[in-house]
Amino acid sequence: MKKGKRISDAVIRRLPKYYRYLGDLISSDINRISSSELSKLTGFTASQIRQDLNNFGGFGQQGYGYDTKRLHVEIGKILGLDKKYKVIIVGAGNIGQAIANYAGFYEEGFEVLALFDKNPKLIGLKIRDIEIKDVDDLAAFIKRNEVEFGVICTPKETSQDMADILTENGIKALWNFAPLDIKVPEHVSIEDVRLNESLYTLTYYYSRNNENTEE
Amino acid sequence: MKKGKRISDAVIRRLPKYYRYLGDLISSDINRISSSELSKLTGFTASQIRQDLNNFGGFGQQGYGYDTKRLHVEIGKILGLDKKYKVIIVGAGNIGQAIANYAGFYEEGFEVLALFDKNPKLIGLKIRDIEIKDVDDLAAFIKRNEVEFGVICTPKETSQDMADILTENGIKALWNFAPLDIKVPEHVSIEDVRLNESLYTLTYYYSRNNENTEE
DNA sequence: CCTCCATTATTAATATTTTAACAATAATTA
DNA sequence: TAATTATTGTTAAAATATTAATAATGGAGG
Repeated sequence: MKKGKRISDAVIRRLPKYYRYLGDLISSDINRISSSELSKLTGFTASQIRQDLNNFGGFGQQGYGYDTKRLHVEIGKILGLDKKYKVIIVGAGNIGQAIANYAGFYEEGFEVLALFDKNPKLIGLKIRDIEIKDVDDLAAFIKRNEVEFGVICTPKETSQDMADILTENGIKALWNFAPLDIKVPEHVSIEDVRLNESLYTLTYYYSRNNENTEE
Repeated sequence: MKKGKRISDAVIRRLPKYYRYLGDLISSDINRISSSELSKLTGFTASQIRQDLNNFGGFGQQGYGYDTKRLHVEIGKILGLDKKYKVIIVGAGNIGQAIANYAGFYEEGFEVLALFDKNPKLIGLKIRDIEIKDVDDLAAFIKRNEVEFGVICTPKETSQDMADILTENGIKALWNFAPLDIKVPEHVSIEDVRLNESLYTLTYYYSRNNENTEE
């Protein structure tokens, strides 16, 4: 990466889309793409794509374009997808189970070591060979296994407490599905999946599009 | 809303957070809040909050602040949450079931009429009294029930086809969980939930925070 | 091996978004 | 009821992000 320059969050959030389309292109045995072709696929402007990629150094070649395989690898590195992650999921309800079941998760190097729940009916069950354990064993398990990634799928009320246990025991990244703003120490990264906010955005646009046509 | 002025997507995506905190405040019997107090809660600046709200007309009062109940109602209206929506979910896998099970969905006026799947093992089962139906009956069901909202929880490969069936039969809003860019007619609203992109954003920030401290 | 072409990398211009400043005004207090 | 205070609504300034323009350069073709 070019030294010193801060990369904006907007740029980072476009990278996964490039990464996905590059994967698709590679699967189709296409090994070269220009920014304008990638623009057609992604919907971002060619100019923006070139600028985004240039934040991290020149991956393209003038007069030629970008090598899909190389660019895929490079963006993967930028996003940290060249590493393996040990993950635990807290809350083995629907969302927690869905995440545990999601195959793509494993393919990209995320290894779910365990799910945790407080419901005795769930404890002991297995999802895809992953055991649901008692939430009381959470702290010890994280320490023993040096887990670095946690997924919060608990109800709103208990999520902050769960997050505290996770971060106090060394977890450095939280993927939060609970609808609240979790407070974490400065060195911990957190990313929220806000399903409600996404849904309400949809209802807004839907309502606006259909303002005059409703019964 | 003030006439003519276009509201940016960024503004819209902040509204649900205001809405959530206002709900919390009302639950705590707090019926008045200033933009600076709301700033502390949400993390947005007071100035931004005032500007956001002013896009839709002045809901506050100088020297006083905002009435939490009124503002909650008004934002709800803007987001279209004052209406009921008939919803179907296509794909009754983990995510589809998780959405169907999510109680908050019903509280805000979303009524899930049915789930659809092509897996004979799932067809006929019920999630929360909602039947999983054969995907072959999709088109007829949408027309008969005048469904307006569709949730796509199918695998990447079939999602575009499912979306086509939905929009051809009158569905005007799609909430898409499949990791691809679905093409829809212009009058149809679509909102994507991109779990992969969210996760990769997290790995990016995590990696950057821990660049120098890894084994 | 030279020329031309395509396409990037980079700089400049534009547009958008955010933040700050302040004037207007309702509520509170004396 | 007048003065004071708090806080909005609104305008202006600053910061950021996007788009456009162009100079640089490697590759393909003759």
